Amino acid sequence: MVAQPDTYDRILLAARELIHSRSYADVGVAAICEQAKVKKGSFYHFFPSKQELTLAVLDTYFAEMKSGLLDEAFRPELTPLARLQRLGELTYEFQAHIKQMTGHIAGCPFGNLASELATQDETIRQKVDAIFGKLQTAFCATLQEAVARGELPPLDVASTAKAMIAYFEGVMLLAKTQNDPELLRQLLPTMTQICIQAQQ
Amino acid sequence: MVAQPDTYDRILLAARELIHSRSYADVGVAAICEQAKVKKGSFYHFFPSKQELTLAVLDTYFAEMKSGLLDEAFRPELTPLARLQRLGELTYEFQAHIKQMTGHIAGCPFGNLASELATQDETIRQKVDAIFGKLQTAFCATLQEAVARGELPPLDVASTAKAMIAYFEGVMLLAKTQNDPELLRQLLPTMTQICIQAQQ
DNA sequence: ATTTGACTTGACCGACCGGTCAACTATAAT
DNA sequence: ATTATAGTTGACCGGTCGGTCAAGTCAAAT
Repeated sequence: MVAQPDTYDRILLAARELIHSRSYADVGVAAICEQAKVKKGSFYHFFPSKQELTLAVLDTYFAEMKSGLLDEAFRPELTPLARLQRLGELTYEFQAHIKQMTGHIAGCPFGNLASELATQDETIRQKVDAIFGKLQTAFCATLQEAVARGELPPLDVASTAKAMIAYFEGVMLLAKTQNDPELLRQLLPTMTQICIQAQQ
Repeated sequence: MVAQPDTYDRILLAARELIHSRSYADVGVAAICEQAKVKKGSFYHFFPSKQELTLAVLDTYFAEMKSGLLDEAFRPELTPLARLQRLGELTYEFQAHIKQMTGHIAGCPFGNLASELATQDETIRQKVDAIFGKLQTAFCATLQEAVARGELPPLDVASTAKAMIAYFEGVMLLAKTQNDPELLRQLLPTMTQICIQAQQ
């Protein structure tokens, strides 16, 4: 049998798609193997457990989202606030595309896993927490620049970044609950209006 | 054997606590029965399925939250904006209490279920959607009053209510991800700052 | 030509899942 | 006293879960 060099990647991709569109608990190792066209024994050759696979999915999914979505939205020729608006538009397009394919809005893959597993799996909770931390760092830099350019008044950049991410996640959850991507178009632009004033 | 008149309620309460603090998939019927001190056969005498039980949990949990949290926060002697602030404080106290008992922030029981099941169980998705709709109605009334009193400028009350609920849900999710109730204290007060202007 | 080691295969494991069922008990109506 | 009914009990079902393993198949190194 030819050793398929991309077995590892096929498993990772199948797991990402299935877990994102369904849930961690609803997607079994057998289903992932089936979609990846891999036998269960091969799966456990590459990943010691379903949990370790999920951690790898989180890492690679965020890495690709960062180099895809985030770097595309946060292009330096856009003004800082325009970057945040662009992020909202790309998010709408992404979720609308998923709905077109699957019939359902999948929501944020990181928020979904945090919501499902944060109280049960401390390792995964910390991983998602770290991902939100990186996102906050990116938001912070953009907000800092917006303040420096006078696009925004002086504000508590770190807290405002947290608040914007919270709002973003909440809008995603509501859109998923209503299964309506238009909610993203309606609500995401308001994200840039949120700000928390600097202390004195 | 004495027919215990509260068997139904014990099942409902056990399911509420377990599902809220863990997840739908992680809590089996057996675990619910054990906590409720009920045998599985009795369980299925009262509920035809785990799904139907969950729908009942959603209904009763929201009903009690409305008569507890919501009516307590939305007392008419408070100004409209003060009511929203009070809701944030009560939410903090509730989640901090849960963390003290279980070691983990549980997040919003409705948002959790939506996140986990919206793409898999259309009935539950619609139920949570309806609950968010009722919440929106309550927010709308309060915002309407705030505008009438001049506490807020004229705004798109329905959209603003949606945005506030989204923000609220997002903050809950972030607090769960960080397992830190203080995030609620830090971010929830900003909820009342969100507003979406009325069209022209 | 042989050995090595990464990779694959399919059968298998015990545990648990949601759900069923016949038998049983207790209460209340007749 | 008999019957009807609501509730309880524990054994049981097929299916699926995450995970294991011995055996086999290659390509590359020796």
